Amino acid sequence: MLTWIRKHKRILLYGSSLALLLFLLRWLEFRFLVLSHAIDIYVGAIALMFTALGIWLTLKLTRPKTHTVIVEKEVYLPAETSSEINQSEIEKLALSRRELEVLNLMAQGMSNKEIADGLFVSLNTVKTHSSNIFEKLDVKRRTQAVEKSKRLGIIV
Amino acid sequence: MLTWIRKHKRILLYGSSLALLLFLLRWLEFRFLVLSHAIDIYVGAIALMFTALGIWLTLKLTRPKTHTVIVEKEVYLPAETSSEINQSEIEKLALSRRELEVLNLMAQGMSNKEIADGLFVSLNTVKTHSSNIFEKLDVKRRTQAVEKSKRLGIIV
DNA sequence: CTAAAATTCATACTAAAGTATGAGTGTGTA
DNA sequence: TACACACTCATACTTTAGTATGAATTTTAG
Repeated sequence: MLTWIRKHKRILLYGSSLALLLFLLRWLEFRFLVLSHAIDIYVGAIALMFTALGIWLTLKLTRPKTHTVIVEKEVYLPAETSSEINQSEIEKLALSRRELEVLNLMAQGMSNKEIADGLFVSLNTVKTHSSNIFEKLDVKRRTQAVEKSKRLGIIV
Repeated sequence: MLTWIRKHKRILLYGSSLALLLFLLRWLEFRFLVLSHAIDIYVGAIALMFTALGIWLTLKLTRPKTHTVIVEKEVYLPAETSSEINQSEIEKLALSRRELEVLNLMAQGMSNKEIADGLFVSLNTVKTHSSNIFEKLDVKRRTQAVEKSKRLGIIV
């Protein structure tokens, strides 16, 4: 019994506080309403109590703002695949030679214009290759393409 | 005394708002009390208003409670590459905490819009951070930023 | 407390990236 | 030889990225 009380003392405390509050309200109502012009005090008390109630409610009931921390769990790739280029993955994705060239230059951080100049083709050609690469890799942007292809070991 | 006032000017502001509210209440009091037996409604309104006030005050004046959620994300690493983050390099480049966050999300291949949504800030803010990152890293594009920061060991 | 740094955001641009579609040209192979 | 396939390129368009500038707040550090 004593342990139960100790265990739930917080609940008991809140419960009895609420009861006390209600009792106080009742008392105040009778006490002040018999006096003329005491309504202000009564209302003031009400205001105070319910302000406190609002504060208490908010503190108790607001959900804590969740802060997501991404912990990076290191997963080491098998030693053979780490440094080598994954040829089978390239074939699986059906990436052509030219597309791989463009992909590698992309990974160096080059713009489409720079890639075009480097490969002596037009900007439009590079854009076409890029679009085909993104479709084959199932990504939306060049940054994703670089990230994914590095992860898959397609490029160094 | 003066310093106290300056220090708690916000509280004083809220205090005067409260005074204004009380004045309003006084007005309401006369409005309602001309009607007979309207006291209950009046008191109810008071209770509601001040509960709301309490909630508002608490939300305004307390720091948001944070609840940290740890999410594990698998990071594939080449076996031989050192997985440590080069802290001294970060300091040398004077990259702020937020800029590092943006940089990391960039490296995941996320668009500015996605980063903005992820960090609960506007697109313009992400663009500002991006520009600052590029300037500090002395690069022109996000792909270069990712490549260089990975090479320098700033990000994983 | 105060100054500096960091964070946020807006507006108004320009530049680059990406999409969709169609088409011409070689090239290796069935 | 025919034909799929890779490579090339154009036009026209939409979307995203990036720059420049100014400013309001908030945090941080001395």
